[in-house]
Amino acid sequence: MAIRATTETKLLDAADALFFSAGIGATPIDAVLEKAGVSAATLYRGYPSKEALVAAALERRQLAWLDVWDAAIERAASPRDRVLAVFDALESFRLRADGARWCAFLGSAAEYADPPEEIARAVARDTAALRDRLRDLAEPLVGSRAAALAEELLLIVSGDLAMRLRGPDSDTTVARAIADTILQAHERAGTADA
Amino acid sequence: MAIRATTETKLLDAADALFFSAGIGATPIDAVLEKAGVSAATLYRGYPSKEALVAAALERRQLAWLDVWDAAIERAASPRDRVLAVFDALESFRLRADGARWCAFLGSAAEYADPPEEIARAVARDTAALRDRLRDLAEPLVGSRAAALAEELLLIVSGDLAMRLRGPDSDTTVARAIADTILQAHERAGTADA
DNA sequence: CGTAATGTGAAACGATCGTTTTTGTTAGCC
DNA sequence: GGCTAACAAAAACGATCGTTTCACATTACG
Repeated sequence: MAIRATTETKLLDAADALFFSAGIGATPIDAVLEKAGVSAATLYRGYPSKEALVAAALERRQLAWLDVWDAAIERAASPRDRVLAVFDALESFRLRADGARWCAFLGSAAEYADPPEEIARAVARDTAALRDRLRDLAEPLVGSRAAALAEELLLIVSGDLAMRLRGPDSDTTVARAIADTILQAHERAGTADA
Repeated sequence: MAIRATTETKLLDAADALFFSAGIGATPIDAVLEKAGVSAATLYRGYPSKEALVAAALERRQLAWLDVWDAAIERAASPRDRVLAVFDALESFRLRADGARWCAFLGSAAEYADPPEEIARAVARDTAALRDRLRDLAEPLVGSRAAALAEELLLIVSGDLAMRLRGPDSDTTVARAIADTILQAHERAGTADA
């Protein structure tokens, strides 16, 4: 009454590649099935609906994203570079060449006027993870201003992702420049407090 | 062989309200027709397809947006406030309570994997208008750094819009704070050049 | 080895959608 | 006031999509 791990992987691979590059609504379930080499009967034994498959693909994608982010953080030398590592992770995650156009989570939120519970939770978890980790990374650097700085960085990250919709020629240099400037400002203001 | 101005207005009003709040793909053409009180035959005498109606609604919406932005610029006293007037315009435009969830142009770009020509052009025009006007407004303030500043402001504006997908409780205060900081930085750097 | 779970393949379902067509009615205009 | 362009109402079209079903093949495993 369940599904095999290997076929689940094939399904999630195909779902990830198609849903988050061509779009969820623009991708028929048959396209996922064909790319995965899985029959429809098997898919619907493992997942109750297309939306459930989307939610599962989102959850797996967030784990992958957090792994990439963790690796970028470990590569950073200073507390300051650990905050800025989010942009290294953005670039690494994009260069996996999986064809995703901008952001799977923001894209899912954009496609559903009021999303099914499972998808809404996945998007909310992505936002919460971004916010919380940015705050934790900012805390050693700017202390009590960490929450405010994290909120600004979250907007910058979202802006970098949204800019990918405006043209293909975009990297993280602009976002990095903004983040660098506001980091300096918060550092100055932080030491002025003491 | 054409369409009456009053019925075109009714169509565009309905299209704007439905496409940019519920989403284009999620809005059947019948919903637009019902809300507009217009028959299908009339719509397809004026527009060759649904996508053409979307493009027309986008074009009209950009004119409205530029008007709101112009008004906000005129309300500003200093060159600096004229740059920051984008965020006043963003808030004014949102408070028209037309139900738009985030951004009609980014939303349209997100819904189509490769958009029909007319829609792609409308989105590109929105981006170009934002970039060019921000640069023109920044020029009196930071001179040769105007293009770089405009690119950063464009990302911040896009980030503010994208943040509306992450939760309903968002205004322009965070975006304003970031913009204020990077404005100070560019102003300092600008005077240091001379 | 045999059996039960898991898989394929293909067909069919009901529903929805964009678009066209037809017939008749309304509203603008000289 | 009458002619004509614009419109409503409704039905029908072909296509597409998510999902289910059924008959049969395959894989894992005690």
